[in-house]
Amino acid sequence: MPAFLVRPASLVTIPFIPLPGVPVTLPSLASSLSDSVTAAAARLGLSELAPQVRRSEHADFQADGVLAAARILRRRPRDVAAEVVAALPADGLVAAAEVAGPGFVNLDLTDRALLAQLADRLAAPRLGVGTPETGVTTVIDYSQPNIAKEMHVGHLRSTIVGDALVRILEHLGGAVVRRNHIGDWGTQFGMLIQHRVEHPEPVDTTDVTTMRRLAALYRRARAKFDADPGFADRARQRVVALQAGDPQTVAAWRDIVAESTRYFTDVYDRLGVRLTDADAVGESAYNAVLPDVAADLERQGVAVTSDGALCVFFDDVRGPDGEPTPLIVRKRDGGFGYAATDLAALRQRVTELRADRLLYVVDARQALHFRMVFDTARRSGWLPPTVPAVHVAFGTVLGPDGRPFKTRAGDTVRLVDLLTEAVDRARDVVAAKNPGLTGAALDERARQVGVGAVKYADLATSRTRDYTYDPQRMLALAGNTGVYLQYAHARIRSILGRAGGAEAAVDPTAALDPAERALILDLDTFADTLTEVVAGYEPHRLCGYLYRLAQTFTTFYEHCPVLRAEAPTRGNRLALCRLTGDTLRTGLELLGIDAPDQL
RNA sequence: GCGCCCGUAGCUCAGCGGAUAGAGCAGGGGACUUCUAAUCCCAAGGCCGCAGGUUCGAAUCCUGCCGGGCGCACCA
Repeated sequence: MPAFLVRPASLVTIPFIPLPGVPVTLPSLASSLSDSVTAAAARLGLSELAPQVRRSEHADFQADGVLAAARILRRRPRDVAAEVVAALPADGLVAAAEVAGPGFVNLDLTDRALLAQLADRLAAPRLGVGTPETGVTTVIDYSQPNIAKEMHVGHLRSTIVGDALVRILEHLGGAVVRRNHIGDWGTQFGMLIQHRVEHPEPVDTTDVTTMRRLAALYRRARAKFDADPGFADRARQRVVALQAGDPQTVAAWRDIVAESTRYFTDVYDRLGVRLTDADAVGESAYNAVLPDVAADLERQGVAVTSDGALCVFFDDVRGPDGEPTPLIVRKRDGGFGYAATDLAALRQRVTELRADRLLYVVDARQALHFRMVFDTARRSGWLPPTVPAVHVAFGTVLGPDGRPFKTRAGDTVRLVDLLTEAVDRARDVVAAKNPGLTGAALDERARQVGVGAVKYADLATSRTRDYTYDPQRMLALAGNTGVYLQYAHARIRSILGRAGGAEAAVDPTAALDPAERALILDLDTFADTLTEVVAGYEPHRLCGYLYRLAQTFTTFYEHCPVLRAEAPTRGNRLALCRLTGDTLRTGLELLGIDAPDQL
């Protein structure tokens, strides 16, 4: 069983001993408490009790599960809960434990335990976040733009969600292979190249304008293809020439691909996304192995010929007419479609890249396609049972009218335009709030804030649901936005800067303010949150966590002066600032959002 | 017809077996000689689409409806 499938079994209490250089997960207070309750249950012989410790409004934590256990034991829940409370180990962790309601166990921790945890987490490498992904190789497919087409807002989610997952998996010690499966092959290149041959144009130097012209060329070629049968014929011949490897045609195709790739790189740089040329493996890269993919499937009997096409059939996949709908590996005309390409890529990712896990960050509309591809790969043995393949689906972008966002020419919102507007708006706000900032420094800050806002807006909602493209929401700089987190972080850096040296010494004997308690409790769940994010490939949970943390910090900020406080409170509050600041910065980095020291 | 996703405050969304369902935005009222007011506080706002079922306990799990989006043979 791969390491990432093993759920941490917190049945045994293991003292946390950080080894130098070895990143270990610092057990959270919740997991320590869970151990305590389990120990109490064991002492009482209550094997039926599976405690679920979670945060509570009525106490620091509540332990659930007593009600279910009492039901099995046919005993009064409150009696069982009282016994558990009485049997809790006296380890200095729990300050107060009481039975509440029908049989809940409310648990309050001692200030000392909270402060000790704060000190441990500050001292631990990497904020106590371990590397559970060590030894696991993930191949993740995301972004997937098309050559000769501009990237629009529909590409944003795949690119940003994928980038965040890459960062998080790598942070947890995993090896991640990024694959940008670019659409660089197909019949549309025939008309594109033919049009260019018939109407040669000088190549511009700036990437974005080049791309804009290339996209316009695409539209003109398309129009001519539809209107002029003679041109359509020449375009079809051009496709044949391209596939046959005609040098002049291939050279033209390479030019178009190169222009587009430069443009993609430019967009990725603006976005601060870690995708490079090396990660771009276009569909054309698999051309040579497609015949073998087909032959292998056919030899194994997974694929059969139907209506002249090589098809894989599925018991439960049928069309509106009730007839089975196959995955078409090879078309009747002998050509290969994207199913063949995806299968070839999958096989290569497992066999050559040694993937332990395959992720595809792709629009939810491709769900059936991926089901068929994965099923085919399982049947053919290319995808072993030990390797999970997950379609990390996200909802469709809807237009301002609530209708699906159309990608018709002229109707798309260019990603570049969205980013430009975001940065422009951010520049206005930054300049107004911070008049001292000018020139390149202002531009950089505007970029960090503007792009951060767009990314956060896209990452913060759960990825499965459709979402409405709403520039006002994406570009907002107030409320639950990326800026709120950046602002909280900047305030913290400001305090730490004013404090000067390393005064963040924790004194565990001090008494805690409620706002300080709440902050320690929130800070403690960072590592657990990352585990949740990976379990469901859901970066929005990290957004939710960071927003909550920033809110809790702001409450602390309002109630608890740091620099004016006396020792030992001052040292403890500085420690809280430091840990909160580091957690916010690390969390934002994992989302791909910059956390400048000043706004 | 079958399949996938989604119905939670006026709007955009969290919460996905635990006690009285939470944010943000919009609208109403208030707080800047203070560690950054890009902030905070207060009030207001809800048959969690509907109906059954499972459970000590359901917005959360199951079934069936209703409503919306998407997909279902040679485009990707």
